[in-house]
Formats: sequence, structure tokens, C-alpha cells
Amino acid sequence: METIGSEQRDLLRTTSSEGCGVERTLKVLDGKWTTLIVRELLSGPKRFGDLRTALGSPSAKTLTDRLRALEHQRILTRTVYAEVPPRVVYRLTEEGESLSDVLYAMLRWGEEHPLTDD
Amino acid sequence: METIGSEQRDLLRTTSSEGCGVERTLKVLDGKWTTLIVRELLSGPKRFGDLRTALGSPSAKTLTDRLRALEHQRILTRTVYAEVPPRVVYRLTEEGESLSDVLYAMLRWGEEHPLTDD
DNA sequence: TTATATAGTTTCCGTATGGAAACCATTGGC
DNA sequence: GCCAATGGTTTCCATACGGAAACTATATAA
Repeated sequence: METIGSEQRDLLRTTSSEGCGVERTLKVLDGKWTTLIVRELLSGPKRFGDLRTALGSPSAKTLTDRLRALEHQRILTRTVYAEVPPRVVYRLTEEGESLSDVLYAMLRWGEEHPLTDD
Repeated sequence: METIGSEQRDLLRTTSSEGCGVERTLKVLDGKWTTLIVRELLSGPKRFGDLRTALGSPSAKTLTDRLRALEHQRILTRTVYAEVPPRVVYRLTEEGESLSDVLYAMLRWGEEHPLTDD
């Protein structure tokens, strides 16, 4: 029983190493917290502080770096509300939302293959 | 139009940050070349040298490290043929093959979202 | 007047990652 | 007797990554 159809296999086979779609996705999801940030935002927009808490407190610097990178790649938007203290909300763009297919595939694989040792 | 069904969204929402399936998958696919190695092997078993060429010549040390890690996690098997010069073949296990769902999702996303600048 | 909350920024630093280069083992072929 | 080919291993090193701590801005509340 195949886990992959011939159509999919062909796509994977014929794509060159350079500029392959897989590499493009890897580039976007690069960095220690990046993928998890997207996962958090898939359940709705979140504030900076909420993200930090949900992720288990990465350093402010690191979280800022990742958010800025994702913003630059148009995966999410950053909205500052002119209040005091400031409120900043991050929300996925349509492009960011579309990463849910990748995230969900990861989620399923991870749950179907619990780690044996390690 | 939603890109994710309510069933999927619920799964992503209710999973805690620790031990989430996404994190498990990230752990397996960790490292610079890891995901690309799996992509290469999805089109069939490959020798060490073939992998190096296909990937664009990562250092031997790095490739060895990644292959050993994937072997340890039972994503692939390493078969040594007692010939001279030696021939070593790497092939995905069933578990490794099942990563095709993740890889294919990445491939599609990457192809549907070519980079604008960067 | 001072404290407080949020969302940073900046500086500094330790570690991990990955690459380059040199070296090794084996044996069939010249 | 020596070289080539394969698939490594070992050592060394530069950089990138990410964390900790200290600092900042602002307006409201006490």
C-alpha cells in the first residue's frame, strides 16, 4: 500500500534541487520558533505577549526577529494600536493561512509516529 | 473560503505547545539538509555519493551526521554492500515514506507561493 | 511624583551548526 | 608496487543562532 500517489511521486521526482518548492517552504519556515508561531496564529490573531506565553517564553529578541521575518515575507501582519500601554496584534495573511496544509500534515505525522526512544 | 476545515482547526487549536505533533515532526526534520535528504529518497534508494551530488555537495561530515540521525530515528536504513570500493545504499523505511504527506504539502505551498522579493 | 504595563531595542555572550581539509581502509587493475 | 574509487572519520574553525539582562517610551492611575 502506497502512501503517495503516482502524481505526487512524479512531482517530487522531477523537481530539481535548486528552486524546488520544498526549499521555498523551508526558507519561509526557517528558525527555531517560526513554524510554531504560525501554528499559534492559525487559531486566531494574537498579541505579542500572548504569543510569548503560548510558545513557552522565547526571548523577546528572538520572537521579535521571527515575527519581523514572517512579516517581511507577508506571512503575517503587524497591527499597532495607539494605546498605552501599547497593544500589538499579529495575524496571518491569506498566504500565512494557506500554510495550514503544511502544518496539518506535520501535526498528523507527529501524532501518528510518537517517538520511541530519544 | 477557508483553507482549513473545522476539524483541522480544532486539532491545531487544542494541542498544547509541549509535545504537539508539529514539534515532533520538526524534531525529526531538524538540520540544514534533513528535509531535502528525505525528498531525494522519496524517488527511490540512493547511494551516499548520489545523495551528495543531488543535494549540491554538502560536506561529507554534515551529510553523514544527518543520515546517521535519520537512521537513528528509523526514517531510513543504511545498507553496506561488501564490495570494493564500498557501496552504501540509503532507503526510506515505511515511517520515512510516510513523510511524503508533509513533503508534498511543502512542495505545493512552495510552488503556489513563489517568492516576491528577498 | 512615582509606579505600572506592554512591546519592544540593544548589547553582550555561549553554544551549536555546518563547512574545509586532511586522513583512512580496502582491493582490483595497471 | 602503486594508484584509483568509495564512503567515510577526524580535526579544526568561522559563523549564525538564540538567550539573558538591562534599558526605553508612553500615558494612565494612585
